[in-house]
Amino acid sequence: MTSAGAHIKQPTPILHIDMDAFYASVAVRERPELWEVPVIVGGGYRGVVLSANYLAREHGVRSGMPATRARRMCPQAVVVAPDHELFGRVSTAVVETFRRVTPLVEVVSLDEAFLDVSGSVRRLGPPAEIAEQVRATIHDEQAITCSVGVAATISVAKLASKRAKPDGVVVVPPEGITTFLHPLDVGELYGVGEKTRAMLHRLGLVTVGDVAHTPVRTLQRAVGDHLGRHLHELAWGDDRREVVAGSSGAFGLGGGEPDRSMGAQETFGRDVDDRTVVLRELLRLTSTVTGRMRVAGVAGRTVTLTVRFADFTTITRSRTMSEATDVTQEVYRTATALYDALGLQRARLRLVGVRVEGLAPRESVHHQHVLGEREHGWSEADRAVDRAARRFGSAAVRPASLLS
DNA sequence: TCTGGGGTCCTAGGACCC
DNA sequence: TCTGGGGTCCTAGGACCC
Repeated sequence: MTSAGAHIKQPTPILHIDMDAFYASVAVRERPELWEVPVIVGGGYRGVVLSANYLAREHGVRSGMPATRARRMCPQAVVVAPDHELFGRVSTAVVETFRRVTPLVEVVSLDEAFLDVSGSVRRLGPPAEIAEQVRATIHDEQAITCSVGVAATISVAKLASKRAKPDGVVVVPPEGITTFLHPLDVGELYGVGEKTRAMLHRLGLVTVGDVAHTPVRTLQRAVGDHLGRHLHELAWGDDRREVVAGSSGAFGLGGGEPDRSMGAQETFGRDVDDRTVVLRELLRLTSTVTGRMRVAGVAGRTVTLTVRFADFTTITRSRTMSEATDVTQEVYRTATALYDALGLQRARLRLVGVRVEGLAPRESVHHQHVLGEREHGWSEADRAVDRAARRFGSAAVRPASLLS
């Protein structure tokens, strides 16, 4: 920095990079005959759309939409099953490209990352040029496109990348932040979903500018203390969060915070009212979860059971144990007790789920339960199963009730 | 054939403790 | 005595994000 500018605080240049229709783009790349057809990824039986290319979006198809509805909207679309392994490989390669720009890469999900490029400007040029370089590299190496938002804060960079879609760059200079933000719909703000947007609209707060010019107390009464304050700050572009190298999502890409909970849930192909079937599913889900816990070297104290009924109403029941555990049988026993305490008769269930919370490194917690010393050797059994699964694959070893 | 699966965080009430 | 005031933990639900 020159001496003349030394007293001027340079805004930290942050890039938000978002792959365009990631899953759909990768799917089309693998099957060039789909290049000019509407494509939907996901959408199996009782499923939702994971991703849709822009041709499908022209018909109103959106990710998260029930697959049935998407197919009605766009019957000519080709539906492709997701290949998560492939998506993972492409994502890893893309992140590698980012890391050649700067080590300060915060991976949000498979298709999204923040880059703090303040240390790269001298080497690579202004942020807008870096954005174009990254886009060209991704396109050359992966044959898919991405969009980039450039701004001084994380939240504005994210909104800018959305504005840049598809296949573009939008730079929001510091002096242009409120001009950029205030015309946007409140629903664009991070943390404002369908419900909060409707609530704010009912109050006559339609744009980000409206929120910016509303007293914090009023916002807090409407949406709660925390969110009210947060939204007021975001509406003025006030966001002090920094880019943290590593993963802020649950993708195990390293460097980020450890998981606070691990869980698994499953929607049945058809609604189920048979206790035996429900318990068998709970055992399967539990062994998946505890297996992942043991791989991660964590144990947890609180078990939460989720039950979704045929009418989509969903309840949770949880129990906190005196000691943390990673033992399949202990988590399963707790989940079963929670299920039986519901006293369901012939209720038809659409989904069940198991989650373990309060995770801590296994070495840091009390030992009896974790090591299963006073129990029935279940912990040893788990570890034997883990070893066998590593050698022969997870299909090779499973509880007897899960056979067939 | 309406509505997946992986998470995080907040709120609010009650219990309990000091 | 006539009703404090936190702080923490637990539980249930809900909103949100990717």
